[in-house]
Amino acid sequence: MSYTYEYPRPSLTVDCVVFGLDDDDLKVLLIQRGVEPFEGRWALPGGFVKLDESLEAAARRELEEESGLRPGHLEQLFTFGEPDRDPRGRVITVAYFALVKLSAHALRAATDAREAAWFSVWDTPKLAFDHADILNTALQRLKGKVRYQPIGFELLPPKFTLTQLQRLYEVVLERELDKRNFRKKILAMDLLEELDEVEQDVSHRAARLYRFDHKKYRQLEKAGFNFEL
Amino acid sequence: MSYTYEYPRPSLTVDCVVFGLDDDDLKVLLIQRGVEPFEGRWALPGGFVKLDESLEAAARRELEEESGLRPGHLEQLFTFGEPDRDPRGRVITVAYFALVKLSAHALRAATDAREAAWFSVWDTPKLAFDHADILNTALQRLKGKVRYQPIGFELLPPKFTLTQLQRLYEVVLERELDKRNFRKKILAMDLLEELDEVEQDVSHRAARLYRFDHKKYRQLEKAGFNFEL
DNA sequence: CGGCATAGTGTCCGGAGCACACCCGAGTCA
DNA sequence: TGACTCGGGTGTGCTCCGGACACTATGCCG
Repeated sequence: MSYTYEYPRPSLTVDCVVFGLDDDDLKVLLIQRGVEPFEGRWALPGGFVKLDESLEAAARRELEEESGLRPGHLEQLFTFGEPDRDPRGRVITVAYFALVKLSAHALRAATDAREAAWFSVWDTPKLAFDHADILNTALQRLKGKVRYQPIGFELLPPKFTLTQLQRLYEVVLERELDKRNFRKKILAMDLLEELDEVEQDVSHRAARLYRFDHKKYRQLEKAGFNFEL
Repeated sequence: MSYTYEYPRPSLTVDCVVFGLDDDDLKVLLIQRGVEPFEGRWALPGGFVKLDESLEAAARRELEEESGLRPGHLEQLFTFGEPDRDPRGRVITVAYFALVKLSAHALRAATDAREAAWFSVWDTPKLAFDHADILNTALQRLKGKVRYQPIGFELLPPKFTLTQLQRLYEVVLERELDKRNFRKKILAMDLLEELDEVEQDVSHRAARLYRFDHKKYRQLEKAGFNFEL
């Protein structure tokens, strides 16, 4: 089967920058390429868009196929389309930006036997194509967005301690925060549900667990409330 | 000439949302379509991307061709790619967001005789394709961005009064601002050069003119300064 | 020269942000 | 069993910023 057009057309792909949080380290999901070009190199998960699926659906599908992950947050990041970004010809890629709860998902082996793995975002191998640019753009977006939208919670398990939450912000923003001020501020927003549970299996005083109240956030948001760390 | 591929490919276009400021009204540039589909309807300026030009170059080229405008600010907005957004088939469009100094540019007749005109963003005719969505997205972006990046100046003439600047923010943000607080804040940033000139041809006390100091802004920006209205 | 239209200017108050240090509770180990 | 260790958890005071607020100045016009 082949397809013929009057004018030349580019290929269209989606690529996903998937972030996960592992204790004090921010991770990104990479896939080892099994085919040329850049065979053997690590790259962002992604692939070609089918002509009858939306861009976002394509991103979800590719991510599921290559890693088994279903992100808690997914949004369009940026479209990269420099003429020479792919040696095979003109390939436009719509990059997506995703957050997953690393704790909840084991990586499934990719269907096509390529390897998927988590890397620290501060220490990735050399990436295929312009994926380093894409990763960088995604990091900037995460840094900017985490402060005025409560998307950070998508990186944590459903029940978390305030210290975990603070660490998350410290890792993403790359700076230390004052414990008391952080707690004061985040609790004042009244978006966290205080649970009657504490951490388990720690060799010191156990911390109280909290849960993010999505419903309340949506209500407040409608009423004009602005999340801001 | 025709082009044949092993897999089907989408068409790729760029569309530009160009904003201009006309006194107290925010305007958007629209083009009347001369061909099907949506012949006669108003639409955003845009067109097909050539395979050897970057996306941004395509946006600039189309804008120049269809209106003669060269925007002072141009950035990628979002990529729209729903499968059914164009009746001709799968067409992905990368939308750009541009600001021009309305005062400085006369609209040139479009090369292909279609008409170009400015419309109030609050009162546009029914638009072709999903261009209403795109316009909406651009408006949100403008609203959000104008507060933490000094891009608003691209809408004003090079020399402007503080009242003009304030009006700009009021129009974009859709709320009134306090004159004294506004002046205090904007002048405290030390980004405006106070000129030894005043408005001309006004039938009341003439206001002093200012100029935005791009060089100083870049310096401060490097030093970690954050513009914030 | 009086009227009008816009320019231009300073103070006060309350709330938010930030810096800062000590006791608590649970487990561990000698 | 008691002392130690390790993070958990808490309140105050100061400063600075943001927001409310109203009058005088200047230039044109009739």
